[in-house]
Amino acid sequence: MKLVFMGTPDFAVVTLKALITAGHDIICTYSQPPRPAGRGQNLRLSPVHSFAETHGIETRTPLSLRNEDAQERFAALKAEAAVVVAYGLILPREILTAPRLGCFNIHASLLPRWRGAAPIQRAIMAGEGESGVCIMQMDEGLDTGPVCGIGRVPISAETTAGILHDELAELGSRLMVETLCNLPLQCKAQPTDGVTYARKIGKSETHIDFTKPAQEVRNHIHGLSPFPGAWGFLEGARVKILTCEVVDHSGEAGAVLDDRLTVACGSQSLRLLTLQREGKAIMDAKTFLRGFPLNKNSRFT
RNA sequence: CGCGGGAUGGAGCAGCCCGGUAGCUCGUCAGGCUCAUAACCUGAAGGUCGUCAGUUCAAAUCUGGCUCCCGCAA
Repeated sequence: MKLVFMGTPDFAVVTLKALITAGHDIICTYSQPPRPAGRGQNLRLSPVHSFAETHGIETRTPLSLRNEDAQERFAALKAEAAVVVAYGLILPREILTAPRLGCFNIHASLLPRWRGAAPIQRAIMAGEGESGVCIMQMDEGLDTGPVCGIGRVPISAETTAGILHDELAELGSRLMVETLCNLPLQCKAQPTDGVTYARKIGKSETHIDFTKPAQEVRNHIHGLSPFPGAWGFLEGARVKILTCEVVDHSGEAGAVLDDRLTVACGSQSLRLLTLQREGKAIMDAKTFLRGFPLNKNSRFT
């Protein structure tokens, strides 16, 4: 099938790969323009952009699709359908209706929950037991289109955003390939109740509040792991916590209770399992402790 | 030139300011012991201190270049 692919981060690359493997003809990709990123502020191509480049696929990086010129250029591709995965631009009606079969989107949540920017993280941070992906026929709203495919994935006490991200990227790509094979098919309108929004993660919410119950703190930590990472100060050093588990001890919130990195929360405690000191590599608790002497009064703030 | 931290036996760190023959906590190997929810004891192997050059009688330690890693910020 002649497709246009629109996407930006690694999550989207997984689907782009799957579409190519499935034998589709990707005639063009759209992605966010190169931006200064990382250390040194070097201009960097988006993951989708650089993947497309190495596969000889044309990439366009318009700042907006609201102008006629961009819309005409899109329509001129005469794609049968467009696949949109975490692209980062709103698609106006003119774009949505240009391809014969329309535009299909993968959204990493069980719609209508967690519409918006950070569905994977928000589901974990909210302590939900299940997440998933939806394939939807796009309309003009924010993740409001009718759904034509759902995949479910459980969230356990060990699930981090990174793990869920990878699982959903994989599952979503398979569902999308499957959906395209069956076109045209019947899509179901989303329920009108149960709608929640996943606003994007701000850096101000990455600081850990140990006065909350251990389970909530754990959800917070896992929802932000490995990126951008939840953190606290310990002995004057900024320490990022990647994984942890709830254990049944108690103490003053933030206090390190023993020499195995058990930290008291508002209720119960967390045993920290994987962490990263500023400027250092990620390491497990045992390794971390070898070079990070604690004392009786050590506490997280 | 966005700001900053780092590179020391297999792992994590100390030593560097105040140059002078490498240390800690582990791991590994050998032996012993065993009540020990990350067991304990004894012994051993293992390092051109990231790389190149400079200063010096002498450099892990001082000076400059290079490579790689990471945190912040975007």
